[in-house]
Amino acid sequence: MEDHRDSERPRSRRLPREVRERQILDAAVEVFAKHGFHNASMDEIAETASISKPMLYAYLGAKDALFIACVRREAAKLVEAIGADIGTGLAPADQLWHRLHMFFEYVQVNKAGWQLLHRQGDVPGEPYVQELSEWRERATALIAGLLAEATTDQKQPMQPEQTEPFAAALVGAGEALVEWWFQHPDFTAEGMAMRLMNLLWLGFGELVEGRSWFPSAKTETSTPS
Amino acid sequence: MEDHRDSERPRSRRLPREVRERQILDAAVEVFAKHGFHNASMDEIAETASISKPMLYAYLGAKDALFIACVRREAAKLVEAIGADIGTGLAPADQLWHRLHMFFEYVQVNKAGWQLLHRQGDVPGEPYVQELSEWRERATALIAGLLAEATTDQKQPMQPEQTEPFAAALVGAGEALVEWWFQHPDFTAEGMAMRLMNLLWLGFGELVEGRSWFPSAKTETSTPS
DNA sequence: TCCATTGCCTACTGGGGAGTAAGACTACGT
DNA sequence: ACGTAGTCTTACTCCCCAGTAGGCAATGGA
Repeated sequence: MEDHRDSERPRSRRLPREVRERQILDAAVEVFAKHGFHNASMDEIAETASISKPMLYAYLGAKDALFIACVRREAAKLVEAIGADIGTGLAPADQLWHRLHMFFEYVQVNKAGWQLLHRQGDVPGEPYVQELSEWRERATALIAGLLAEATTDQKQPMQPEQTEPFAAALVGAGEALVEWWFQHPDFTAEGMAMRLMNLLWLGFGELVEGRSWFPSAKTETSTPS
Repeated sequence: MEDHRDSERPRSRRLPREVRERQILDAAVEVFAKHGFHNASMDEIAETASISKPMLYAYLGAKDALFIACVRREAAKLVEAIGADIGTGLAPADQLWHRLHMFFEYVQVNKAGWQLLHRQGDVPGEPYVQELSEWRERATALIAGLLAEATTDQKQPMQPEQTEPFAAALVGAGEALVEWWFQHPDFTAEGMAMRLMNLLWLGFGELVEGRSWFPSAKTETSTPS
């Protein structure tokens, strides 16, 4: 039997299924992140994964299924990163700080995965929107929990109607800050987390202590006509 | 819908170009908002506008161009709403409050237009992303200006490196809040504006006065094991 | 050595939807 | 009446790309 090894295999051939699947997912995440779901073509994903198209379908199924698989994997990584079990007994503020820090570090290390989760259109009717909104909900719930916990000692613990929108806003602010960060990369993850922490926690602290902003009396807010 | 009452108009026919163009834009905004750019079909837009496809192309051009025209129109409305000239001499805080209020009212009244501007994927390489990011930049700049103005009296006026990310975060928080609002419609625009104002302005006020949050010393941010 | 299993490929089909050709209908001026 | 300018339509073409049919090749057990 001639071992015709002219050179190293130009294309890694005949790998066990498990390895291939990881390769494919890596390639898919990359391509989906670069072009978005719609503009990403299965051909390009196949080529990036150094594999032929039928393999794609044999292993991960149709485009929707493949995308969902990507989202699940990346979302799991993200949620694990920001939801990891930290040493018990940390004050909510410190926990939030820690998790924000983890978040920005995750994004920095895993840029493609982040863009996959963030830059898709939120159009209802798509098969994958459910999957996409899930991580956001989980993150929001996590933060809402922290906010509620932070006020359990107070006379008036915050109700979900208070913490939920606050948490949602915080998540949105975080996403927007990441986008800004991409255009100003000269900051550390810690610095970004610090920014977000300052923007929100200070106001939160004030709120908890009963202070709140209100419009000055004369500039009326009623319908201006 | 097919009220064939054999009376005058089975279908509004032969309208002057100007009127048709508005009809088409209205239909396009609706359809793009509902399905997103990619899943919206020119056929559906044509049908919604009660017109045939070639008219679409004759009047507004290709799909990209049509979408951009929609974005321009809706973005102009939005920017005009939040950037409108208010009575002079208002304090920055009151201005911000006013504009946030206008913003939430705009979204409430003009839901389709808002979704058009917000729910598309931000994938680089698309012909329309430039157009889409523009309104965000304008809004951010507007707010950044307010923040800067609010601190001109202070010993240390805030620099763009401070105000910009803050403004970007605020815009992101606003977008996220709107999304939350859509799922909890039992709040007024004023209430939502109030929420956002409280979340951010209080923290901002604290920051300006030199207070800032910092992690408690001992709980280190290194590996938590 | 030969078969079976499983990884893997080239080369196709089919459909959806963007964009168009070519002509019909209406209104108005002369 | 008759042209002509501008509105409007039916009925296509064509391309891109998701998804597939059917066959080749390597490994491993007998």
